Amino acid sequence: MKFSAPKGTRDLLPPETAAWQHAEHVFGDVCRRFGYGEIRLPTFEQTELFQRGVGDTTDIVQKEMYTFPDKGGRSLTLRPEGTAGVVRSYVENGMASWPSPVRLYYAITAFRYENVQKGRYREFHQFGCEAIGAAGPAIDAELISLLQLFFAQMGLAETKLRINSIGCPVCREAYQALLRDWLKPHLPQLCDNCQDRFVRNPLRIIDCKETRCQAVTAQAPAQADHLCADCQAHFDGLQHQLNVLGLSYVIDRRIVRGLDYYTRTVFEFVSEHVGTQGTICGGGRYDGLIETVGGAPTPGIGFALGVERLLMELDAQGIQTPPAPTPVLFLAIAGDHEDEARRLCFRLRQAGLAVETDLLGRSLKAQMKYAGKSGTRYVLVLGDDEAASGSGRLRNLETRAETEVRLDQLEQHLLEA
RNA sequence: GUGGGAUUAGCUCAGUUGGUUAGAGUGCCAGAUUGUGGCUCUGGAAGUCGUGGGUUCAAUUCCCAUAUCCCACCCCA
Repeated sequence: MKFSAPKGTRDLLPPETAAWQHAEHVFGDVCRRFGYGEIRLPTFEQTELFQRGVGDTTDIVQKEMYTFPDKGGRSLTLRPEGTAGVVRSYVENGMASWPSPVRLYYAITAFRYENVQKGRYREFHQFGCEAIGAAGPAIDAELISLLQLFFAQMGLAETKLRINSIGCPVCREAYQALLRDWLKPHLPQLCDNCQDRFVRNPLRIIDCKETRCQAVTAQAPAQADHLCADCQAHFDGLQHQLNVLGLSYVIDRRIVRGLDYYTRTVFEFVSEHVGTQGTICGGGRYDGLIETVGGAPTPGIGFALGVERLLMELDAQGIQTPPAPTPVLFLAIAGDHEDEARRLCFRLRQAGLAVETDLLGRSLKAQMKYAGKSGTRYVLVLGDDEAASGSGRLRNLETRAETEVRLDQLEQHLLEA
């Protein structure tokens, strides 16, 4: 029996993991600058949380969840996204009494049972932020500026921000009626899928990728043009705030979002290097969600960023991330001096240095080869001479230069190097 | 759930119009005289040719099924 990683999952190995660590580090750093604290939550939740939170009508809930009964008969689900869990935790832990707004960030894996393709996996990684308790557009813009800064810190050359407003339940209902009326005469020209959507959720017709549907909907009324006064003010305010911060964006009336909880502001950062899954990051406001999950009516906004897609984009733009650190010193052993080498090696590690030594009883030549391949900066051979004199030659593998150092001063020497 | 392409050594790939011991490059291990790497040379280990059936005297090669990978539809991060 030969085992392999389950479909849609993959192993992340060194040195590739260095890029992941770097991204996580930078993300956490940027989040903290904006006052976000890290939240860590269970990987699975009660199934009903996602049904209610994400929305029963969404593809995610209808066909993509990893749902299973536990031995106590509970129905549990591997999280398909991060927001529902955070909101559950917000309500459960009474965060409404925390200083407002509550700002949280996370780095998680999420799970969706989908067919795999470029930029899409069954287990995938997300960075996310949630800001709960602020209703005005300033927090929307702040969150977007956080993302801009993050992308910049990662070295991404250009990131395209698209924003839209999908209104609130009130104006959305009015708009849906309007849209249905407008679409009705064009119905025969739409694809099969959109025929369906016309009944279930006409909003989704707007972001259909079929060219014939786009041809029809290009002229269709947009939600953003039919907002109620409050939603319009919010959308105007958002644009003002973005302008104040000097952030460039385009209004894309086709952005609809596939999760039910979004209201008003929705936005995406897109790329052309991630296959047809161009969205690196998607987010929006969810002013009704906290209530849906059992809390008091509270506004909120958040985003999720696909880490696989981010790293693909970095790669496509030829951006290097810092390589994994290599050992400073390889302590090579000549002759019968293993014990001294082990002792010295541990002493240097205790002093905070990354040091390796031979564990396989290899020839000196083989040890040198190994040190060269592993990217180690220095080698010191520990043999009869060194054991007797208490000093040795520290060889710089890059320059091939050797300097004489006393073994009891090695730490000092290497820490300075 | 639906299509298309792929699957041969750790990795990247040749190959067999069906025939006996399946190849290369790279990587790995070792050696090229005594305690010093990257270049070069030599040698070695490593494959049930994705898995299961079928056709055949004979299958890695042809047929069917299945799994996985890649890409796309759908949808999303």
